[in-house]
Amino acid sequence: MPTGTVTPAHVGDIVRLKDAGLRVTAPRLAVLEALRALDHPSVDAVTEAVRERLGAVSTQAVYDILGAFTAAGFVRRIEPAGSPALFEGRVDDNHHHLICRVCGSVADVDCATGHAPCLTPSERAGFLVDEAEVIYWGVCPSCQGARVSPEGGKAHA
Amino acid sequence: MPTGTVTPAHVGDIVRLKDAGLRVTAPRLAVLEALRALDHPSVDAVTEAVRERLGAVSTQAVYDILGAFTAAGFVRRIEPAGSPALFEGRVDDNHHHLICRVCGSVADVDCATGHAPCLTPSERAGFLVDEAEVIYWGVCPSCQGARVSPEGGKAHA
DNA sequence: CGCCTTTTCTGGAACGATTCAAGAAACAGA
DNA sequence: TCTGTTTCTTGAATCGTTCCAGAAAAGGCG
Repeated sequence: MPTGTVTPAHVGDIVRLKDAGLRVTAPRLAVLEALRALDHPSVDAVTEAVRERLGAVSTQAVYDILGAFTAAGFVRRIEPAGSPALFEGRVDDNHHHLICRVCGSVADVDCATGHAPCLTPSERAGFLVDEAEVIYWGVCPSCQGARVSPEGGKAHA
Repeated sequence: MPTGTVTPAHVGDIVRLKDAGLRVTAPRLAVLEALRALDHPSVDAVTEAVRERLGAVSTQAVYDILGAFTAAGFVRRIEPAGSPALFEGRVDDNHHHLICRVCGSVADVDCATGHAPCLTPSERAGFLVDEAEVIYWGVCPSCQGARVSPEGGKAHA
């Protein structure tokens, strides 16, 4: 492995970071890369991916980076009940999630009517609502076949 | 009022517990009482209320009781992002929640069309959906007046 | 190209919420 | 009342996340 040289790294990522006023660092590029490769990853999953690429990176750094990215609007953090926080790169498009009760896998669902019929609760009790978060709980295709066996056939690493 | 005599306690609660095959104990009755009195309480809030009534009760007992009640269908547990689990006594009626981003207060909202228009995601990706959980994030009446956003409302979501 | 300020990363402790485990106590049926 | 379970107590453990202080990079500037 060539020293200090960062692997491929999309030029777009660098621009993106700079535009957001964030410094360009190897860990950050690796996190962006990981977010592109993984599907709704947890901090842990991102950390693992980043380490595979760069070697040693502190857990804290990944938390910091994901925090900064969330603040910058690069990623969205979702926190399903009973699960650690998950991150997704798709922002700016109003979509919701389907979550499997058995294996925890997450799938995106575009908001049916684009305008979110849900966004307008019948009575809003005086609240100033700015977001409607919808989670559809169910069982994913692969877990349906395996019935309620806790082990099932999870193909996830 | 010292000796082992439990305070009032609704007869209905006792029946309810028995019907569910649960033993009738002071802590359990106190938790039922607390759930009736409090609005979307956390484990902590329930514990506090229970202790006010009975004196010493272990935190673990409250967790156990709430766990048993959840399993029995007496209560529903909701877990808003960034908040400890909250419990509510209203079950069997399909309603959602309005949560204040500032103070965390929770308000119930009946599902607009009774039958949850949300319950049917556009494409369900093969999932077997059994529940649609909707959380409307916003700012409650009292926090609006307080001082959150000097201007009207927050532009982007 | 080096200097300097600022941001970022490291390492380790601290924390809140929740769970696990083992034994003592209380409930309910015979 | 006796007995087998369920439930409660105590105390430690775990998980995910955050807080800290200091060391290490990044980038703008002469």
